[in-house]
Amino acid sequence: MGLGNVSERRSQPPQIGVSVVILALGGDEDSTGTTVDSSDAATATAAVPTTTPKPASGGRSRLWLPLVRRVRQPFKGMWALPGGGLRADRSLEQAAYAALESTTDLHPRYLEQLHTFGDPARSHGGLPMVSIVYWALVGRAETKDFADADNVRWFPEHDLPELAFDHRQIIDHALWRLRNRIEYPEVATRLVGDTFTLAQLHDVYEAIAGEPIDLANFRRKMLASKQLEATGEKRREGRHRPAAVYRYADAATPDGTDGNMAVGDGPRWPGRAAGAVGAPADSTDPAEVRDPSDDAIAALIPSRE
Amino acid sequence: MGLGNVSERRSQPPQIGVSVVILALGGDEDSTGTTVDSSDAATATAAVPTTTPKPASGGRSRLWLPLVRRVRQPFKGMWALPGGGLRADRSLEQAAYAALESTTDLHPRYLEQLHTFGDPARSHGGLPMVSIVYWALVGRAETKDFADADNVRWFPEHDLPELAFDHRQIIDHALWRLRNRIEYPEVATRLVGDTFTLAQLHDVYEAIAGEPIDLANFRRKMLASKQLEATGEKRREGRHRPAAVYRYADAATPDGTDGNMAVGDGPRWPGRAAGAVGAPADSTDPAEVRDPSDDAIAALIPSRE
DNA sequence: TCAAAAGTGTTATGCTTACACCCATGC
DNA sequence: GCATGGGTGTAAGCATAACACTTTTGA
Repeated sequence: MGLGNVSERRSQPPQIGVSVVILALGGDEDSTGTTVDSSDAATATAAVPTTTPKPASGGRSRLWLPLVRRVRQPFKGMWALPGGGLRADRSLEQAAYAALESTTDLHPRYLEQLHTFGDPARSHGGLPMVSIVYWALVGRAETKDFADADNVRWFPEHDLPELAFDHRQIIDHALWRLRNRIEYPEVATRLVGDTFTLAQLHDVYEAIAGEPIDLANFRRKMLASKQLEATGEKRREGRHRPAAVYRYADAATPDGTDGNMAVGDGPRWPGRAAGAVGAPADSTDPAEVRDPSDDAIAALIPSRE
Repeated sequence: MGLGNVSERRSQPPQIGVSVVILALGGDEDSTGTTVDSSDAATATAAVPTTTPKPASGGRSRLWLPLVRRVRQPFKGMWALPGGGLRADRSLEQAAYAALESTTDLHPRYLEQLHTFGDPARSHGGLPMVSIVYWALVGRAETKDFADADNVRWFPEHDLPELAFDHRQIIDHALWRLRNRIEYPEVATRLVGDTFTLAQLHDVYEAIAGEPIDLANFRRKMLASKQLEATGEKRREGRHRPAAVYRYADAATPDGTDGNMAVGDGPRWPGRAAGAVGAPADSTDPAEVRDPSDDAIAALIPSRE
């Protein structure tokens, strides 16, 4: 990086990059077979799950995320979040999508901006760097394709290796955001799939919450919310009684636009994000707040509803 | 700006800017006649909510925010959010703070990153532009200093002029965020001041919620939350019975750091933000979630507390 | 003594929790 | 029939919403 000394570097405009925290549901053990082959355990703290067979009641799902190994300094050889540069003629979301695609081949089902990091200290002697971080969700089935990629590996959320830069904090941030967003159908759907049994959805919620959730109450609450819609089908998960299959009732937002940020299966750019000029196409968008039960102040407002 | 044609511009790296949505509590009176009457409001220099000496505990507080008039194309002459460029050797937060200072002289008491906007469409033919937007809170008293600034004017949140770029959406986004963050002491405190009567705090909550809140229940709920601490003082707001004065019980977060993002009265840079390398110094930081009652999924988790 | 705001009591209602129970199915 | 998970019932406890009520002050 022959860019001269520090003061010269400091005078440079910051570089802009986009990184993505990709999250998927996976088994607690080796379940999907896909997840992390222990073969290449050379570097990191045993990324192999297997540690815990499973907690108690049902909670066998875990969150997993793919990391890429850095091939250049700084932090060469360490694991890092997938990312890439920002092209001037692309939206941030497109850049996030592209960065993600180029590293993993996976198409996210959900994509939301998380935060922008830009402290000078992040650069570690390199160029000043601003990172716009997104988080993405992919379905568990999709995690399959990656068993062999050599410099991409999936890690369970609770057992990450040491990470380059400040990526560890970024991941923590993303997980926290996920836990506070799960109530939105857009989010949960992207983890379970378009249709699901209540037990499956329950499993997702437990995996994200990291705590057991009473199934009976969960069921009632979900159904009462009117967010679910029975498909009529039945699905046999185990070898016993089949369960009813649901989907989320179409998440049309009050203003008529549809469920916003959700990204389809292919590489397409949702209309709304690009529609209004630089509109805050973010799930923190006012339009998305359909159930303000998550808002403490709401509790103080009398005639709500 | 002599930068060649469109395709040349497109190949340029995007410029990075930081903008700030500044919010303060003010009176409801169309005080100062400031209230942007849509008739030629553009030039009327009247300004500032005149600080509305005291809506007392009347509960007619409103949110106000300062805008600056653009002096160059595009959108020359229109109102826009205060903002500025990003220097490579400054943190994003510092840049936000500086941008704010240079335009308004006000020191925010609270500063949080909101979102980063970067769609190519935002540039309106200019250079590609990435804007990192912060929102800030200032106390109502401080709004005084600005009566005469010619190209800075305060507008009530419910009566904004037409804005440059996508700034209107950005403001909406900020207001939404505020309404979802008010439950955090850090936020409310910055609007009321360090000490306050319950009526004053109630007033703030009502202003932000935009709806009436039963005072009796509000009082009980607040006191029950253990977040408040009586100072022992009494304060006479009107000409009648004085009310007890409270402050927020010290908001030390579990990890020992203090209330994070809150910015002091002077231009100082809080330790934590700069401390860890690029730590997500954002109030969406996990550490800040002390009352997860705002989380719908939390309701499903049994043994909480 | 009176108005106005501070502050307290009380009740109906609805939601959450915890857990017992019944139902449907494959073996 | 029986084990297993799907699915329902229900009572205790808690929090809220609404509003009536008492207390304290300055004028």
